[in-house]
Amino acid sequence: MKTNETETVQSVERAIELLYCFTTRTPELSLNDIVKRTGLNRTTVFRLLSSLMKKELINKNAAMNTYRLGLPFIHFAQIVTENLDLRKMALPIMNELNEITKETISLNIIQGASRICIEKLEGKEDIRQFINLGIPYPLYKGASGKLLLAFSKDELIEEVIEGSGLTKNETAELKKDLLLFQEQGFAFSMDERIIGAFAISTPILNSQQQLIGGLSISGLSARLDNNKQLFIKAAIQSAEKLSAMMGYQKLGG
Amino acid sequence: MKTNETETVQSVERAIELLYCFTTRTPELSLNDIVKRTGLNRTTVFRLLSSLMKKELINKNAAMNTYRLGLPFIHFAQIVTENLDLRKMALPIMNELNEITKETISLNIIQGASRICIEKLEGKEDIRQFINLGIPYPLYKGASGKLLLAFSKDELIEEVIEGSGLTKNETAELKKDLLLFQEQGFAFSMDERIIGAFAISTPILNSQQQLIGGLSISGLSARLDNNKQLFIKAAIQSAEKLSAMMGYQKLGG
DNA sequence: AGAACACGTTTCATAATATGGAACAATAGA
DNA sequence: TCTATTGTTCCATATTATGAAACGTGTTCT
Repeated sequence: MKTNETETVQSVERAIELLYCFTTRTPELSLNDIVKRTGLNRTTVFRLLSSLMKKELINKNAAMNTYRLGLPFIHFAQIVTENLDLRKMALPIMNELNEITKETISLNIIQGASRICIEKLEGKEDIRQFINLGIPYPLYKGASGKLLLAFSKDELIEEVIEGSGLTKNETAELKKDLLLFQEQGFAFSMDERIIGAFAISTPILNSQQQLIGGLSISGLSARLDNNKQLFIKAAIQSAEKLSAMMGYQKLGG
Repeated sequence: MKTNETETVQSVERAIELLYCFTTRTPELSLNDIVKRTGLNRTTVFRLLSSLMKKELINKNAAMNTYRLGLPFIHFAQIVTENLDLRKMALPIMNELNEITKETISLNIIQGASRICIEKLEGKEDIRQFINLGIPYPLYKGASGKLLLAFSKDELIEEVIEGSGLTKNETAELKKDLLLFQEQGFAFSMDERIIGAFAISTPILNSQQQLIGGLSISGLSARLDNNKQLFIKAAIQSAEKLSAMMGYQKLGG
């Protein structure tokens, strides 16, 4: 069997074709409806539907022997839109921050037990903080990582600490930082992950008050001096604007 | 091979497991991430991903060799929520209508080129309009069907008329009705699909001004007399309330 | 700089697995 | 009542999914 184009799995493709049969106009389909629409064998459709049902992508309306799309799609869509929106909506705000600070701006998310940068704007100064897109960095080091960790669930924090190889003292130090960052709503570091560099990082939250990413300013420590308060203020404002766009609402007092 | 429990397709189940690897926290995964999470063979995951990508359920971030969920999920979620919400939110409103009118209340949607009832509340009178859930009825007959048709795309109207076997005169009559229903925002019929019965039907629209269903009051013609205007008003109010819940916003003049 | 490693991708032989025809049950329609 | 339609189960077949191995590339470690 020649497969120059990348190989695919027939049954999976067919199963997805079933999903595409459902539309706003036709949200409920009988087995036979699907057979007609796809042209597949009745038995095959039945088996594919069973598989989709087992994994909850399809629900059966027993009363009328029809099938419809399952609840997990709502969750999947949330994942898609959240990240789609985050990146898209972040860019103009990152640009603003970049104009104000002239430093490198980055957008980070948690990936497993690491942090990765999913978007960056390099600084305008001759000596810039360089950032790699998509490379995993530890969550227990540097402002960007620790900020994300500070707003994460305790389980993740424990998991990260375990895998970090930090000493007891270092762990205590880290936990103190996390608490501080949580309280003040931003993270600051200097000469920590990279000697000679500073970073300020702020949390982006969604409508359920969950962390979905972090916005960071980073640059040369030497340039920070009189700008620190300004940068922090700008970073917080930007993150709050982004959070609002992602549906976050500040809890009223 | 003994399969007492309903048979399923391994590769489809596995493909779905891949989808479930993506979460709000980990919206971007590398092939290897997925291999670790699922415990599946690397080649298998690669092939499943290729299949999912071909059908656009997964996108590849070429820059960093990661995968993420595709846009179609947004569409699927729309289908799910629309119908989920519709039925759930409709029930209390249908109850209100039922209290006011004492007649049978039904919730209808378009299914292919037919109308089906997806929810009903039977009347409180001794002689009631009985309604079958999930049975397809023609769209060109009766208030409930014609209302749905009136708010549908021209293509569907043409398709329905073609399959209806209506004469030229009857078609003209139907089109006149559709226009009337569209203008006045409700449909009324008497002794049409069922002799001795009346029906009043009102449209439920979503945020994109699209029809997603219809709300109907139906009962014995003999009981209607002095209630007709009251029923129409109540039906319109209920449908508007439901539409608002589904995101519909009246166009400002 | 060189070696070892990790990761994505391709190839290929194997048999496990998906497939569709046929038969069955249940229900609706004539 | 008989026929047609639809959902479901069973089964033999070979198509199709599978995983080991190998390849190419880029990264990390020493």
